[in-house]
Amino acid sequence: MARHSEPAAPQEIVTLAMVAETAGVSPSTVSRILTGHARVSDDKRRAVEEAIARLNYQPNVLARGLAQGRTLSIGVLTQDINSPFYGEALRGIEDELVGTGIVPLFVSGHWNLQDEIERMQHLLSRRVDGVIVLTGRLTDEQIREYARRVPIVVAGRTMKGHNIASMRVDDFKGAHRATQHLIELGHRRIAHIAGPQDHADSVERLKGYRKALEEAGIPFDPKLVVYADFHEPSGVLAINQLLEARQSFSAVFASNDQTAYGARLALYQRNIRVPEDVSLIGFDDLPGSRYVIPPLSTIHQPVYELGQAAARVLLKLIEGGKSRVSLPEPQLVARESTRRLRP
Amino acid sequence: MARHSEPAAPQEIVTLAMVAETAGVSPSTVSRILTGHARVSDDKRRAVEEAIARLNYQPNVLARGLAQGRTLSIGVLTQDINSPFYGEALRGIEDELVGTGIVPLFVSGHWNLQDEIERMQHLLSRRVDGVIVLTGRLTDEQIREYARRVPIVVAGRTMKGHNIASMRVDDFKGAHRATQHLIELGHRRIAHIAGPQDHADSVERLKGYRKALEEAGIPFDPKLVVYADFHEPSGVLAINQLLEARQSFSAVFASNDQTAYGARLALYQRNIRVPEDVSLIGFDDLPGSRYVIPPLSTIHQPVYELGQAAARVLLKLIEGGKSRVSLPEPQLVARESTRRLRP
DNA sequence: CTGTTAGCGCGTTCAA
DNA sequence: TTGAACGCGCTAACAG
Repeated sequence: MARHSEPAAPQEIVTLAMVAETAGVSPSTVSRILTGHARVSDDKRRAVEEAIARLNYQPNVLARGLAQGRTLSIGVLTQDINSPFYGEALRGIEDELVGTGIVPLFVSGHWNLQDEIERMQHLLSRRVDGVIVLTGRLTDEQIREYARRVPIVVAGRTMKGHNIASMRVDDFKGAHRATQHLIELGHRRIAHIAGPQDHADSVERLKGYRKALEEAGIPFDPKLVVYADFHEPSGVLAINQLLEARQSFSAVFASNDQTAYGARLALYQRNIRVPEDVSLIGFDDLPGSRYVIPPLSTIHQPVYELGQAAARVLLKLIEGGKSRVSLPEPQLVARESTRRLRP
Repeated sequence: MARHSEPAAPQEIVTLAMVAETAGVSPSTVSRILTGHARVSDDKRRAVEEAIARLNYQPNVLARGLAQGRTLSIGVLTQDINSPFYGEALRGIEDELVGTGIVPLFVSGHWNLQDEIERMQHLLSRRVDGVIVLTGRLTDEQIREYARRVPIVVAGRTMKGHNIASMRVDDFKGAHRATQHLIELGHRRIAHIAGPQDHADSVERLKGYRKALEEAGIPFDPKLVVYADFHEPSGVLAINQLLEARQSFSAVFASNDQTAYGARLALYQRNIRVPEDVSLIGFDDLPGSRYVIPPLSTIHQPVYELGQAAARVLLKLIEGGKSRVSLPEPQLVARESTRRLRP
């Protein structure tokens, strides 16, 4: 009889060694069964499995990682953990990873270079097995530098290199389609709320807008372009700017849905009806866009699929392989915020 | 001269031992400087710091964790990584953790008990130092069981226990205030789109609604209550249900903003104006609600602050301490979707 | 103040 | 097939 009674449920921390002991085998045997890296006799296997079940043993993923030189985790550098846009990508990544035993570490850069660098350092010091970078402000050079330490998949830009894969949606084509849609509806005075001028996506979208105008023989009027920052408040400002400059327009192409939401509000505040007085189209097709009043016409981006693809490609990269991805093209979703121009 | 030239940048994996060697000290000394757990002579410190800088050394957080018995990570069990509601809480958690060296592991339960259990197991096998549970379907018993292994902070329910802290916003009071607001505007036929009947939050909100009616001497009419699931599509359904049952009402209190968005759309589709024909109020004050047309009156919940508080309390719990939290009360935000009833 | 010695919990040699 | 021994990178206990 023990002199002191054991505490009811002391730490509840069961180690591989304890399993080995209660099963009456060596730790290596338990390990072999866990990893499946070698044959083990049936009786020992049974004994071990029973011990595992009885003790409710759960392998320590970190110790395993230390021994194997991997952490079974990947880093995801996003810009805002609560962004309705990137959120869809995060979902895609998460869903794709379920069942692989690999966990995503989400960190936010807040569109701030310094923050992004710190977060990357953090990820590296946790020895993530790979990293997914969702746009942001890191330079290609910096990405390449990080890629010497860890495989990287970058979304939102195009670059090649060892240990690097990239993927992006065709912003140019999407913007072209959006503008074309407005033109087909008879609009000629089409304003554009552009995104940040140093953001590759918005630059492409501006190009697509110009190209569509050009093809339709509509002269480009720089006064109809106003810059915003992809967030709602800047969409409000943009419309106000346009109106205060007394620009006349019958349609607005906002470079993303969030600025379109802002634009919608500004128009409402001025008693300008959508779509009766002004047609409005966005870009992204956020989940919320079908609940805008009126439901927002926009360009659907396959963001969820992009997240999935990024995860899939990264896993391949980690295993030392390569893989091709083809993302669906951006597609027009014509809802109720755009309509034919009344003569 | 070396016989073979070193590869340009082989693995780039620098260990503490390497730092110790190039600095000409023992590993323990390096460790001491890193952890700050003891005094070290200035010259050795300088040598080590120089070596760290020159080698660009980054400590392996996992190895450190293994040695210390902690992982410097916490788990966060949310329901959907892309939920506009919980997203704010995630931001709060993330921001509160910045600088502590502790990283949050976000996992999603999808309002599915089985998923939640699996995710919790996953977190435990990664030996997180603590867990924050954002509502969900785990029973109090299950939470208590997990708490034997790891400190837990639960948001959205009230429970006490060893290793457990809880915090929640006062749903009853918030719902009471929302209903009261409508009553003050002269409404008496007030419909309520309730949340899931097995969800504590929505039960409380329904109670608050009934209480406010009662206080105003308005008889409770069960026909004016219809159940939804906190998501947009169910808000659309709810309004349609109400209308098809030919219920007359001049105001709607939706149990959260997302169902209010759905309700708004359904009303729009039927040409029922907000707020001219029907007043509409939500609950949560999601960031998007100020961009609804018309801007949505709602009850502001301090979700970001809740996230911050949860993280703060958990850190205390991990250190073995306790702490009191007091969350701000839910507050009425009267915007433009509610107005005085015209006689 | 500092170096040496032991682990943390695993996987993986190497013999047997 | 199996066990013993070693190491992953780091911290902590123990001497000195």
